[in-house]
Amino acid sequence: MSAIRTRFAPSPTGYMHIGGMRTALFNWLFARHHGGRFVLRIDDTDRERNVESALAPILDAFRWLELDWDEGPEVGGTCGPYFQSQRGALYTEAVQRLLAEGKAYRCFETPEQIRAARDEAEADGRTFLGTRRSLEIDDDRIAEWLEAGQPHVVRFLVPRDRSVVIDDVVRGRVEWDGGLIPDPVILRGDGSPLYNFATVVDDAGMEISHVIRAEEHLSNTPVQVLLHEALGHVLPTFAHVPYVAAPGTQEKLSKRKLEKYRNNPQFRRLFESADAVLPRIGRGGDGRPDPVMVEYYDVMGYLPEAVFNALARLGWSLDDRTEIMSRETITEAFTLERVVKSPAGLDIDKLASLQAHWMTQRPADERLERCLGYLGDAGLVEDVADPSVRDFVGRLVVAMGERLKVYSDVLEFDEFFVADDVMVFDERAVKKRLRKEGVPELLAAFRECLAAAERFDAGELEILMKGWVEERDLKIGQIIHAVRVAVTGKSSGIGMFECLELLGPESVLARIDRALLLCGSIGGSATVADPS
RNA sequence: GCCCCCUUCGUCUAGUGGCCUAGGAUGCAGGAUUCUCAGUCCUGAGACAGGGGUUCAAAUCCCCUAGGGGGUACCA
Repeated sequence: MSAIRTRFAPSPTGYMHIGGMRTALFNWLFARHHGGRFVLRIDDTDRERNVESALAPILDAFRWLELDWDEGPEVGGTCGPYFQSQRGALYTEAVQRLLAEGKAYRCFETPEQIRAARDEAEADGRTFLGTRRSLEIDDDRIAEWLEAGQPHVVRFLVPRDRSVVIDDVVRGRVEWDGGLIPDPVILRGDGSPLYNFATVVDDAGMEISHVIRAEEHLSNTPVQVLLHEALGHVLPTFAHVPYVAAPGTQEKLSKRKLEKYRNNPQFRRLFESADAVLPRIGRGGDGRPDPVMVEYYDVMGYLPEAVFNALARLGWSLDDRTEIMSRETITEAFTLERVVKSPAGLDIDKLASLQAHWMTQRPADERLERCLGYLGDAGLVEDVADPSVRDFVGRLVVAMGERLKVYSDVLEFDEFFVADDVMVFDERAVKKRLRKEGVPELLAAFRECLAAAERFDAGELEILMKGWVEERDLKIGQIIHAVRVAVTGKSSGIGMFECLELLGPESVLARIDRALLLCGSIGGSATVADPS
């Protein structure tokens, strides 16, 4: 039994598509599960410009998800080269063989002639198979034309008298009638190979045992099977996995429909967080990551283990109840038999819930480092190496607890990093919690209590406030919300006493004074929620 | 037009003829806890696309219809 070898063949497009990543993941999982090898082959035919810079983000995405490749760019291997642009000789050699054996032919018809014939067939309601007129040209004539540099393509001569059957691991038996397959062009006029042909030569040359790819390639399969047979290759096993669809739809997720996705209920939230975060960390301009790109999730502070888990669960399941799985669990359990047949919409809600879980598993020091990174990029802290900064952010991150879902969430707590006199009050919060009958008076009174506090730590302050409300026969809810809004400008957030401790007495008193001013000013809403 | 694939709660899925009055998760709604939010716990609503067969028995097998998708290139 031959070794398990799978491959993924990305085009250097400048970004890694999240759906493509899922297909790559399945290839990687299958190889790792069986102790086989995973090959990365770069499909860079017809785009020699800037392959390197267009490939980098793709390799970065693989590294981010920790999908290592055994052969391919950077690591090489025994079946190289791994860039299709460097495999020209292999393709021409294969074409020569087919030509010599009469399994392919030179076609001298012009694109215009072909199109005319196709239109005519369509008008008659016939299936267009091509004319094969070039087959009737005699050898001397062909030699003559070749000599004269007559433009032509090479077509594969499809055996029309048979059917093609594959036993697809995911879809089962699929059959096509060879009599309905037009002769495909395998070599362009300029001598470059077409995808369908290059894939066959490369899959065989790289000894790929299992071709695991998205289902949009299912219709290419009969031609590829025929080509493999014509070239005398051992057929790989095919597994056509469903493509990844836009959230809540069955439409293939496509970068071209990005603007439309802004109105997709699930996607909208991702776009909105991106709008809130990316400009602040200097990624809002050209090349801004969007949710179709793997890079989006990295840049926004998702965890690779969460994306890995979510992607694996898209079109695959372990059993009837397991959702949270480590990469080891998934690798151990992964089989193609448990891949579903129907397209699956990217499940943003599930990703969010998986992300929340995996975030709880990250150690405190990592959480601190990553949050510091965002705060630094956003200019909210000057020096991320400063010990006092690190101590402060460390305490904030602990106080955030499970409110920190993705690392960029820390930016929502900017009230802890801005000067007291520019902190923004949320208008609705002010209206609901501060500008209420009797509240300013209570706040003013409690301010004096705070001013007299000896120790400014959360525990002490809680005792202080509880004692204070008890004396006055109040409930804690009557004052605590007002204080929260006064010192943070917001109606929700981390524990209120932690807020006070983190800010310290000076800021707390200054902010309460500002809030009191705000309450006193009639129609003072103009000074509220006016960021600048 | 032709070829191929797909169709279970809003979503991701379990289900390979009886264990299905269809299970889990997520989302949603209600409740409990709490200073808010988040979290946690409890409760609830929520699906076999439609129609014919086959069978004692069908979400599961067959046929038809409908819907969705992919392909039909000197794209990948």
